[in-house]
Amino acid sequence: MTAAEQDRNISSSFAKGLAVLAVFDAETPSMTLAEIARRSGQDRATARRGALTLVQAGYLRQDGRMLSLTPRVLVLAGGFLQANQFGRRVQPVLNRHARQMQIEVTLAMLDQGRVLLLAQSTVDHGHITYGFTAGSHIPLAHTSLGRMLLAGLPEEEAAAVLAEAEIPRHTGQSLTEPGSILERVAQARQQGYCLTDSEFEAGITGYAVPVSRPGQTPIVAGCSAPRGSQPEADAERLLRGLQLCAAELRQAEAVDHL
Amino acid sequence: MTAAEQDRNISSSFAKGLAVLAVFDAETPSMTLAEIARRSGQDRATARRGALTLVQAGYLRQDGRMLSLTPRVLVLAGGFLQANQFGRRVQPVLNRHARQMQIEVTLAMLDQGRVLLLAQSTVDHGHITYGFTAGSHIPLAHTSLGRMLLAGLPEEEAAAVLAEAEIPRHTGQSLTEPGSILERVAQARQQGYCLTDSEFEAGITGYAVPVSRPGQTPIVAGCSAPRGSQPEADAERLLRGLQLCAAELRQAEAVDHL
DNA sequence: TGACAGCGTTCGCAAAGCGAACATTCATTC
DNA sequence: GAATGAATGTTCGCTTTGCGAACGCTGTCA
Repeated sequence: MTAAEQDRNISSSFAKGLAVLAVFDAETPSMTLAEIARRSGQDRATARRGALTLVQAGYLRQDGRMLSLTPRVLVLAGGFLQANQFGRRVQPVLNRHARQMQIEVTLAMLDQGRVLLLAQSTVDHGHITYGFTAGSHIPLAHTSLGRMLLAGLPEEEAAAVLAEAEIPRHTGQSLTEPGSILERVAQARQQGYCLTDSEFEAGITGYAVPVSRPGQTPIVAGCSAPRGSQPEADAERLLRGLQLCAAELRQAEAVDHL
Repeated sequence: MTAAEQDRNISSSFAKGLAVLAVFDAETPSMTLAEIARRSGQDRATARRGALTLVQAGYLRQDGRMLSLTPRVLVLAGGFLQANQFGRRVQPVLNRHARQMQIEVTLAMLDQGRVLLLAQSTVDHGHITYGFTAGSHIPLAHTSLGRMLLAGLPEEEAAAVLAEAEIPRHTGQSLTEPGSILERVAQARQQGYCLTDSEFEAGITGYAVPVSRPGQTPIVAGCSAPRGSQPEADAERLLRGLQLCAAELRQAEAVDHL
């Protein structure tokens, strides 16, 4: 028996297996057993059992020594999306406002020190998309979505989350001091919206507004676009559009139980 | 030791835990422990360990005695979607064609005797949507998507899959005999598209065409609309649109590795 | 060709988790 | 509101599972 007492209510094998499933992300679409083991911080044999179990359950596919996710993982997300009526209550609202604003609109929340994209509108002839989808993670510190989410937390909590998060430098204009980032967060909290310029991708401005009500788990909506010739007019138009979208989502109680 | 030899490479605890995660679907957004146990066919104590582990890992939330999925499950799907570049290579194509056709377009594949929706275009002023999303399951036997998917399999295999699947009667016009359904499947295989009328929902016609190449795992694209005044003209227009969409997806090799 | 490094796989033993049995809560009936 | 019963949540001793050191295999460099 080790000093760290193990909770008898928790299945450690299951937790380790879940960790295997979670190591597959955008950067590493397929991996060897050894790589999975390294990424998940587990023994190779342990990772192997987890992976083989996932293969048997149909969530992983094995091509030679490479393992990759199968479409069946979508079923897990599908349960959540259907339970919360995303198809009916969230997606149509995002799409309609995106159409009116002629820009892609994203709904997001916090997850493990990063921004988790919950849903994304689609617009057919908009500017280039990043290729992010629901379930994608984006950085917290240098995006308008991330800062607006932090603004939805009490100040100390926001500072704590930011302290845990990575703050890589994406562009020359990325703020790197937690202090100055928190200033911007405070500003966003006060004015009820957040703007960022060129901190994640050069020349791109990000816009975000809160969707959740004060005190709830923060949820935000946002969009991003290349800086145009009339930044102030663009900002006013887009923020107004986002506010309308957020208000409608609130009224539909579309995101109250997240 | 029981007669049934257990594979030492498979972690049964992990498999059981996964089963717990998978019981959450559209019909039952939140459940008690006992209900989870019943649904997953496990002992209550076993289901409890699985559920508590999922709570600790952040995939389930516990409100009193009710358990429900958290948005974090989206991360699992996000790994798959990003790995396969859905945001870049699939979704834009679907959206563009949906816009041109003025109708919602869906991409689907087979999963466990049902149709698994992989992606769905969005159209802002279309007719009422069912509220299905990526990760949703729809019936196999009475949808054009399902029949076109069966048509992508060798005949005996299609018959085997259909034999395992449930064939509930959705409308008065639902075919109930596996034999007559397989006839329609054969027809779809021959003509390269599938039409269904009022078998899933009264008054609604479904359209589907194959996307995958022969021999690959079947993938199909489809759409559905209320029957209009000129069914033949509608069918021609929509099938042509779907064919174009499918051709473009094939050319982009967007779905070759599923 | 030998040495090495990285990978997948095996097997004895410790510990993890199964489930019968025990609490506890909730719903009904008198 | 006490008594009954059913359904749910939790504990703990016994067995089984799965941990990881050790092994063998495969490709790579000198």
